[in-house]
Amino acid sequence: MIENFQNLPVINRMILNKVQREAVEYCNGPQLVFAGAGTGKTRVLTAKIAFLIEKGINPWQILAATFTNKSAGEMRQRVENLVNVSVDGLWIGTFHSLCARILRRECLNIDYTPSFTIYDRSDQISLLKKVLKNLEIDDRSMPPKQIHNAISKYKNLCLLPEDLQNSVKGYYEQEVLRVYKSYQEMLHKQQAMDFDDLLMQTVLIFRKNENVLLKYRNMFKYVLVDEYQDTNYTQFLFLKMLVGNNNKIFVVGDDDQSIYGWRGAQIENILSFERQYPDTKVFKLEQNYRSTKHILDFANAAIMDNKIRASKKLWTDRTSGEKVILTRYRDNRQEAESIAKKICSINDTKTMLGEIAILFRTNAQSRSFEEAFRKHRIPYVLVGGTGFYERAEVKDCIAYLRLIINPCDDESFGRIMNVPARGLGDKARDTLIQSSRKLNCSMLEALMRSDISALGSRYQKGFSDLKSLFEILIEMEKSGESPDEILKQLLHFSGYMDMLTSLNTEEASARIENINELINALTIWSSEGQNRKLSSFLEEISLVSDVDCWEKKENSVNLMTLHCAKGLEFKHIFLVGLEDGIIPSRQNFDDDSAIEEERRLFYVGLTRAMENLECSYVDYRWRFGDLLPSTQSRFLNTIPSELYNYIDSSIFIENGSNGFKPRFETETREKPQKKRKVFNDPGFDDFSQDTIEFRMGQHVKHKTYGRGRILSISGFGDDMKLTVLFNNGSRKKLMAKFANFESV
DNA sequence: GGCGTAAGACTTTTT
DNA sequence: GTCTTACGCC
Repeated sequence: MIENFQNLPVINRMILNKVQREAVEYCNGPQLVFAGAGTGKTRVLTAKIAFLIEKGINPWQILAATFTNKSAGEMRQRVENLVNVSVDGLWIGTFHSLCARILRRECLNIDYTPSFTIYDRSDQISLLKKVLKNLEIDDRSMPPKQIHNAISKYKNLCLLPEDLQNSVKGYYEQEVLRVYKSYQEMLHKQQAMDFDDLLMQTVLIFRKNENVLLKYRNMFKYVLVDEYQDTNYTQFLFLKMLVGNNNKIFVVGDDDQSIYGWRGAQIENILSFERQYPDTKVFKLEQNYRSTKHILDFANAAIMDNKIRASKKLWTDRTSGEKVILTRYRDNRQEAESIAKKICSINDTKTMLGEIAILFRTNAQSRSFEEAFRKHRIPYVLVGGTGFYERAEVKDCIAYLRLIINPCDDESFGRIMNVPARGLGDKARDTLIQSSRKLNCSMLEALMRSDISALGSRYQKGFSDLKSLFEILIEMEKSGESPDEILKQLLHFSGYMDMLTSLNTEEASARIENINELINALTIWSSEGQNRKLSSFLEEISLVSDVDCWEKKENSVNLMTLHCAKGLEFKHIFLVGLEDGIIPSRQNFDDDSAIEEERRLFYVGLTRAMENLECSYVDYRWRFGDLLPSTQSRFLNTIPSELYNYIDSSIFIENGSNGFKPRFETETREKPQKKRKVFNDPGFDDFSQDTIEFRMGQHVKHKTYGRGRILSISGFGDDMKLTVLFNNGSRKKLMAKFANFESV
């Protein structure tokens, strides 16, 4: 029986409704699938790929663009389970990783080495600062971040400096253009590409060299795109060129969930798809399998006010479920505190913590929830924030590794030249830059080629140490040494580890921990397949997104921004901070289309919920240390009041009688007893051991600094840091795990 | 040239 | 309230 089932065609093995099935089976031309939230979009996409493979198309003849690496990996797995053949060859990934893959093979066409470096945002900003300095432009009148935005916009429209020459008007734009031009030259000189280049340069190669384009156009028998509403113009061009007249294109998307306009995405791409690809067949998935009727009615009402949208309405045959709740709180601390308490009681009954998510507009909003959860000992996972690969010590290691692969990367060289300290400061740097200009090469190359004694007697030791370090490292890489071994050796020979160990501070220990974590990651990565090269590792980590790093834990509440939540679903959603100025963001007040995007963001948040949806806003919000008044979001005004239950919790005052305790009141010891019974997950036990001892305002005694009081707590688990005000007047930041307080 | 302190900016969202 | 940058002192 089971064997028979396995032999059935994919289309019969998957549970698909009528429209889904039609969309999978249709193969006569371009297809646009409007897939509303929770309508089984991933299922259709997966089935389609499996269906194509089953029809005889080789996995390597299929290109599928997804929004995150994580969903690409999951989809690959699901397809493999369906088709019983290896799908290793399948081209599935984000636009950025797919383009990087093409570029590694084809970039000689645009005078780039295949080992080019990919610059992340912080690399880009630091390069821009350098450009501004070179051009003697004041970075206060032209903030690097702003210029970065402008350049990114141009690249998302596939516009090079020379394309703009005749069209830019004002002084500011002229200056931006000057920076763009120089920035682009610097990137090329360093054999580096930024995120946007990955897309744009691929298109430029396709334009420049028809043979290359035809190679890929002929190779890919089918092109599939997920989240099509979030593609930008350059991605549109990429697809259009790749598909040509073959018309084998299948896109899935939902205009109501287009939330990346600020990043260059054009909602017009999906709305005008039928014009771009004549004879397109449109499929509309409108049956929602995710949410209860009450949630769906609320979400439908919320999005209705948008003008720019394709007509459609989600429906469900699920039960009504519980009504949506809208709660008003006094301030964001009370909001977090109350939600923490609610979560404790939800957890008592049936819902696991992992099925709960707190969604907010800005990263900064996570803080009050982290504090409340810590206080109530609720384990949580924060998605996003400062990522592992953005930490200074990790970036230092990455800079060394990048240089081994790409010696032209002056950005990375500048970062590590004097880390650890080798007595090579600004003067030494200038000397080396001059030498590199003379030799017309990069800084590292200049160092390797120069006679050290010519670089100034004062820096002789520093330069020669650095030179021999790289001689060793480059030799190791050439001889095929494993990436993790190279990293270990570089940490040893450079003296980086010694630098940290000799510091002997709590912070240094934490940094060593992070570096060990990086070594682990690299070791695991190397062992996962054959011929795993350092360069591939570097590429992978520069293209990971926040959600890629997120692992759903069964017993941890999820905290994330609305943008991160796209594509995910949770039983219980708390959508918080629904205030004018937050959702919609104050910075979008004067732009109607941006307001519509904010409303879509709101809609994305609402439609993540499967069973329970609780929205909330506050009367006062703490910003920059001040308590500022807030009002409810304009998006709530047009939703009929019968669609939700309104609860006003703002009247509660923080005192014992209402259940809201003052923040600094000394806690009694009875609490953990009760909670432990609820949270018996081993993951939580780890968590509670680390946090149980510390509270804000707690009095502590340190063996060197004496008595003091904890001012604030940040991070948790092994990363927890305590800011302590000691009675001798000094203020110290300590790693909780090393603080080693004595009993008071 | 390195290290510490103080003033300033900062919070929209991210591949 | 926190992180980054600039400047001044050793």
